[in-house]
Amino acid sequence: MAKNITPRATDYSKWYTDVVIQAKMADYSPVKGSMVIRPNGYAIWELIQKYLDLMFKDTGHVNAYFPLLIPESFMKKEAEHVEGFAPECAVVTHGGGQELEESLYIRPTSETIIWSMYKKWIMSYRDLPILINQWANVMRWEMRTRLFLRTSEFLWQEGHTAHATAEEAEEETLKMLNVYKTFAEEYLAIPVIAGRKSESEKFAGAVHTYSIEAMMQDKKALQAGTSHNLGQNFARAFDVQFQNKEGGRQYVYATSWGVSTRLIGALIMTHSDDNGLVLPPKLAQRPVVIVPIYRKDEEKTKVMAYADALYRELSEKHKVIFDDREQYKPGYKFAEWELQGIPLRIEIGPRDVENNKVVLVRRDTMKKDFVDRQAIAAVVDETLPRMQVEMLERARAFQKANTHKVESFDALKDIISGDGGFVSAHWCGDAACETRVKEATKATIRNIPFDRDEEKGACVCCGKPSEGRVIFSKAY
RNA sequence: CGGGGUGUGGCGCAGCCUGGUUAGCGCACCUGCCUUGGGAGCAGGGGGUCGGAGGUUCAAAUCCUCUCACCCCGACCA
Repeated sequence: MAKNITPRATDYSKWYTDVVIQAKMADYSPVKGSMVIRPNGYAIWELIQKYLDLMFKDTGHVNAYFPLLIPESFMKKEAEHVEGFAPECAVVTHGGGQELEESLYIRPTSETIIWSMYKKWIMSYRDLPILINQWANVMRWEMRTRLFLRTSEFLWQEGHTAHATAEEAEEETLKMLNVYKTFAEEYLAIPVIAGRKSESEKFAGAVHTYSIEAMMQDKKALQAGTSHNLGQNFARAFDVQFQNKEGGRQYVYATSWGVSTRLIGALIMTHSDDNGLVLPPKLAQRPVVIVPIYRKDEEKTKVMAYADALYRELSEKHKVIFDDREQYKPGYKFAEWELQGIPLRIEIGPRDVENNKVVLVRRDTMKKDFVDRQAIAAVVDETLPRMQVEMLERARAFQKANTHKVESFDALKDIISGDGGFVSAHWCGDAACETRVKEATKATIRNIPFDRDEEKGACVCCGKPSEGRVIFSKAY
């Protein structure tokens, strides 16, 4: 049906790229691995920023901005962090036509530069907590890149907090993961599984890493957000101590948490179809488009007047596109707006003017309805939030239908190498078992869900006792 | 880094094997007419010297050498 888009069934990966390019969300840049985020894609990011920023502020955080360049020595202060990030960093060695005394790393994440500053700012328990977030770009020299999902440079937000106690840091870590979960579900309409990462999958330098994991339409997992309890690792590395009430000195506890433009990829891969992008209404900067249809001039006059009146009426509450371009026929316009994921389309032709109706088409279901002219504003007001909810429900049903409880290694293998999906299975906690599964199936433990049933069992891999089930899946 | 592939108007491709006049096609673009309820049609038009360098030859998009770039599949990652 849609030209230029490979159907999902033919090649999912190609489909994804086609949607991104055709819907004009992003384009390849002259530099390998980096991309241009075009207005259609950036509009989504702006909405993500807007809503998340409010949620951060509501939980007591403030925004700040730290520099792009980090002295090489900073990057080397935290042992695990160096090991985790150094190989994938871009490094500036020259400036002003001269070789620099000390190389500067382009931030892959900002823990080090931020903690070097926190050292200056934190003296006493009265200075705590520090709850700072920053919206920024970061760079990681990835081997293989994919639009939005993994590019060398990407946009994200990173929260970096400092606390007096371990308990408070843990509470913050979980609180922010929950903010991400709420945001993913209520705004992106993406159901996620919140849980703790296994030791091998945790962030370089963290004590615990928590994540939210989403299922894409090809049944692979996508890590949609992470929140790390960094313990005192960075405080030790940067010697950040404070004086407590009792007069003693102790190291500060840290957290960091982030989501990136990858969420746009998640949004596409969760909801879109073979006709292009499907946006949940809350993520559509312009959720309604009006397409006028006419033949003769007299029809045009009537239709345009009718459509224009409706445009004005709806514009009081919504950002509406009035597609009055003369050079395209209606069919072309339908296809174009579908490709771009506009949630609601209103078609107005001579017949509608005659009958005092309009045609309303939902992007997610593609269902067409004739709606009375008088009722349309109310119907739009009511349909947008309903779409939002139904899209989440649909995605949740899909995730549920493709999550399988298994009791044996063979069953796990069958599912992962067969139909795919999430496998909920017992795991003893041993990294060796995790590795064995990965080597046999390429699936990894996505996380250990918070809401798993308290159920004893036997590890699918080694048979030793397990405290509960974890989620295995192939991931992006 | 391993494997595969591709570089020819803006995009997608043909031509290359078997060198030979003005390098062709589809889409897009411009003008006009005609159309408009699912990506219209007709006519006219603008735009490329074939990724780059070197070589062979009377003659190179085509053959040879070198080189650069990008894409896809794997190992690593938000």
